[in-house]
Amino acid sequence: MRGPGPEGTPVPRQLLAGDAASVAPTLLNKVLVKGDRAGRIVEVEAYGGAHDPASHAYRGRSPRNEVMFGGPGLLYVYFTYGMHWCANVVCGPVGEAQAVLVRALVPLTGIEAMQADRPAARQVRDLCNGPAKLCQALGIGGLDNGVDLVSGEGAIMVLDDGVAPPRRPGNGVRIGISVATERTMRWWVPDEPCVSKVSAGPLTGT
DNA sequence: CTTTGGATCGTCT
DNA sequence: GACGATCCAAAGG
Repeated sequence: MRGPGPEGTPVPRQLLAGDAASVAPTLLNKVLVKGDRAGRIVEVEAYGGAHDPASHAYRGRSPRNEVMFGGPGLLYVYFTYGMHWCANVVCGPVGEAQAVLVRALVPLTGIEAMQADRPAARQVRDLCNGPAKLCQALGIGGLDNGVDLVSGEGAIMVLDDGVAPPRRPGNGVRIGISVATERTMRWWVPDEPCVSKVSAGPLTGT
């Protein structure tokens, strides 16, 4: 007996073995699940390890970014701004620290539980429309750092439920960084209300 | 509707 | 000691 979560199969680990910039748009419309809570991924950013000044791994290995080097399919969770958690899908070969930041979800299941954990969200569309918001909504935190997302056994998974990525995703610069700002490594599902507000800017119109 | 600034602490310099 | 892959409430138009 499965729980009330969506049907689907874990994303094959091999699909995550490429560079973050190649993998990121293919994760659009996949489903991130934790327990009974799930949402469809509609906005992502790629971080390119040692070759990307905006990556946490740019200056090499540290206790904080250790999981980024652990190979495709792991979950890298980090704490920032003194109060927020954010979640990444580690990709690339072992040792390269490629990672895809999950920036927004469309809530699918467990919406009541999400609302209980995010009283500040007044609309369902506000539950998961930001990288720290979705972690709060799904209950993802530091204890989840390093878990395997695609073994099919874990509490947190990335599933393919048969919905293909958009043929022509939105694409633009990353949010909240102060270096490497010229790289357009953010992708989103066009015309999707749950994409984070800051990124619903100029480039969405096409 | 938009803009602004406060919260808050782990991490690395 | 400074800053950050953010969020939210409050104030102003």
